[in-house]
Amino acid sequence: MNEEIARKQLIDYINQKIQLTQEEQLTVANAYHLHQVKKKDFFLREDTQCKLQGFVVGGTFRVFYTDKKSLEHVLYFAFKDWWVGDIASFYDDNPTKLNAQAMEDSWILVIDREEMEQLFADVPKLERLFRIITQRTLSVLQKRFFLTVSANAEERYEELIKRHAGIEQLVPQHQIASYLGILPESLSRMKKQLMDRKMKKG
Amino acid sequence: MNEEIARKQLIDYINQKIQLTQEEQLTVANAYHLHQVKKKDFFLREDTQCKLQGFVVGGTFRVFYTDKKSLEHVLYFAFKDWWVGDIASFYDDNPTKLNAQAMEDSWILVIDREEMEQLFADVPKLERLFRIITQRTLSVLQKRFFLTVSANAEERYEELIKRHAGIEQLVPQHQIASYLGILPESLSRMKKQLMDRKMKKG
DNA sequence: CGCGACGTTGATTTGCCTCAACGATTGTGG
DNA sequence: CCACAATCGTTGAGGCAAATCAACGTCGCG
Repeated sequence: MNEEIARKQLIDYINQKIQLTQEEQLTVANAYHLHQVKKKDFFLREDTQCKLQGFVVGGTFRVFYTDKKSLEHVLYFAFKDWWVGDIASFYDDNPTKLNAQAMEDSWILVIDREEMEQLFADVPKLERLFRIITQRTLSVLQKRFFLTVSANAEERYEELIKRHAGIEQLVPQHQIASYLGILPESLSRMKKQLMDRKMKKG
Repeated sequence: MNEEIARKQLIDYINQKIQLTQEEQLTVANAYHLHQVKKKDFFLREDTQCKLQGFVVGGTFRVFYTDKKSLEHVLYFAFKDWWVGDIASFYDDNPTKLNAQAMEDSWILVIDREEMEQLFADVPKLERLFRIITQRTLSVLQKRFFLTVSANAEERYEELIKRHAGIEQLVPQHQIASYLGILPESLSRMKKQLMDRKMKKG
């Protein structure tokens, strides 16, 4: 992975959403810098300020929060072409509660707040892009919230599998449990039950 | 309540966030129209398209979702100076899953999608404003989500009371239960327990 | 090889739900 | 203006989904 290719990937992503001139594309590309994050290293750590917003070029991150019983709750898994960062901490200078840890050796394009503000000044169209991206993120989180309060663990599991086929091959089962908001033991039991029921049927 | 005063209230709200010229203020104000929503009437109804975004000028709305067991889950209560609407449905033309019902006779400034796009074209600064508002909303929902998955009903209740003092005087108890994600019976029992524990202490 | 990470299984507990009944308050139509 | 219904909150008995605590097998890796 090199910076040029990574920047091209970001521009391709942006071009799917809004129209940029050649010059604007260059300005955007140059604002971002490529970082490598080794497996198990953190891109974002709770109780520190989130100084960088990231665009995942390759690899996988798990974004999670640690509760007061030291249990980890996965908010989302970030793959290629996902954004990673804590907006509240990034713009408002307060420490984040989020962690983002690489699940494998990963590459990420980053930008700091000063560069971001400069970029918004240079390419005002981006305000619109990030408004729309944030709206999509909000809408996805709202759905997740409703699923969490109105469906049981089994229904949430089925929904995850349906919406994100193949995720079980990508992340270990105890982290899927963490995403679902249950303990690994409960997920293990649940899957056994599902298997048993499917055996009876089929 | 009249439209002129309502528009002034909106402009005051916006002026706290960004700088607008006199002319821009006028453009924004004129883009919004005042609606009255009578007690128990709906500003937004599930399975319809959300054609309007609203800014609450006076009164109160409960914004909720109905699950497949016909249970209602309150997402938030919208008071003066809150925004109401479903962004996903508003911009992407799909039916919403949200309801927004007036809890008392209420007034709301509304704008439809076409007017909104025209407004963004006329006053591009608003892209930034709404980006920032959406980011705040996202950050608040993220906190709520974490509280929901990592705290029990009692902790969620204490948090609500702390963060929104006086809410118990504003909305009936069974709707607070719905916000907390528990049944009215459970909240009633919980409050009794809390009272008993406080009696022993004090 | 040996250790740590991961998944499984069992026994027990618990927080909240479910169903049911009932009193108090609100509000509404005759 | 009252009577009756609807809404709201409370209380009780029993049930269930998932947590908790504990033990154990397997696999991959340093």
